[in-house]
Amino acid sequence: MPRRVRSDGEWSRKTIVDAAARIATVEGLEGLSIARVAEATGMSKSGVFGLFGSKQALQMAAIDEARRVFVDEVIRPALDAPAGVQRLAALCDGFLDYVRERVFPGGCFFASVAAEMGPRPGDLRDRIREEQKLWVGLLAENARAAKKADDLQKGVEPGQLALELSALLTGADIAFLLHEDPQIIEGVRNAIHTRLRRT
Amino acid sequence: MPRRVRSDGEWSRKTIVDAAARIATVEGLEGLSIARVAEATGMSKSGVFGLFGSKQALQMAAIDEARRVFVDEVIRPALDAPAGVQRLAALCDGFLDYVRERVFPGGCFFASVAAEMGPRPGDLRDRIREEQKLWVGLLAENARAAKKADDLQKGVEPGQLALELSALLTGADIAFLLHEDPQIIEGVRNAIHTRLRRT
DNA sequence: ATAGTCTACGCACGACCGTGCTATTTTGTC
DNA sequence: GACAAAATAGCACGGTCGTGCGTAGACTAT
Repeated sequence: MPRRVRSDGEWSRKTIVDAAARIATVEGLEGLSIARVAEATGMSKSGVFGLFGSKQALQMAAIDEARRVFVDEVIRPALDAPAGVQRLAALCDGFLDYVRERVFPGGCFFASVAAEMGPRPGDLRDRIREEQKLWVGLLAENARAAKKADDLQKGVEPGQLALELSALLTGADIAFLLHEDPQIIEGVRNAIHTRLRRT
Repeated sequence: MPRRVRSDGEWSRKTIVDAAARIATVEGLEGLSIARVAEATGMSKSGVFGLFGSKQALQMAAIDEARRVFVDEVIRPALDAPAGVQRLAALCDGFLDYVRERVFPGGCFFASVAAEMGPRPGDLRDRIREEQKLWVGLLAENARAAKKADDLQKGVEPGQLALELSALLTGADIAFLLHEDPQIIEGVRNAIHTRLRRT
């Protein structure tokens, strides 16, 4: 029984998942309702449900999509910069731009759902946790490269720096969304650049 | 079943609001349901509803209670330290302890709801916004005092420092809840202390 | 003692939710 | 062109939600 996937279905899936990721940053991953997604895509509730089989599957698919967007918008562009401090700066700048430009209406998808799912055990939280680990790992990796190249202030531990940057970025995202003030983004950008200067 | 009547309205209100604040840090301010609060307090749904009149009034009351707790647990103890760097450090340490000790099961109430309500306009967001302004203002005020006493590294702008600290603390809260790793708290504590040293 | 307010409950309504079940149409494969 | 499977819609179910309504006990003021 070849379980083949049809192209029209594939297009619908993409449309749905795109809307779902956007909605989730505003309504939350839990508040993401199938009816809401159906309305946003012009499909029927059953249509949306049938393509994913369960709400959790849709939520997981939304995370997949958000990850794709994050890689496209933040990570991939930063790979143009050489590993180390410069890439570190490019990653942080890319993140702040991606929040500021409202790639998702509710700011960073992962900051949003991390805050929501943090205290709620389950598969969704585990998934977000892994994604976050990859992100901090990427920062730490470049912090290590920067240290090896002696591009950091002395006494700065790479893992510590990665944690610090990640916390600053998450905090910037949340404060920016609450106050709708771009100066918050620019203030944190400034703080990060200062932190990444050697002197 | 004995119908407990007129036990004391004020006591009931307090019990309800206390439960509501705790629940909101886990389920979210929107996910906070009257039924859930009723179950947690052993009251009937109508009992809870009647005491507050609307869901939003209950949510506002939960914010009031959270503020009370925050002042008690974080701000008041820090007032023992002299204004300036020391109080700044005491405020940050107090915050990190309050998160780590799980005064609320879902970490910092205001970080939680700021992340949730950030992209959702309305009275609740406005309220959270004001509370957050007071907190950052308190940090800024002490940063100014610290600068005046020449207790900061030169070139550090008080407002900028306050924003930075606030972002770090929020980020620490969220990361800690997601990973359940106290080292995250201690790492950020360390970063903050380093930032507050003059040399 | 009586009236009136506050507390607390049971009940029911309409809205929305996730999810099955059953058609009908569309598509890709032989 | 036949046929199976996928895609999508319609509908109904049980559940939860916020909220009104009616009621009854308990405290307060007269």
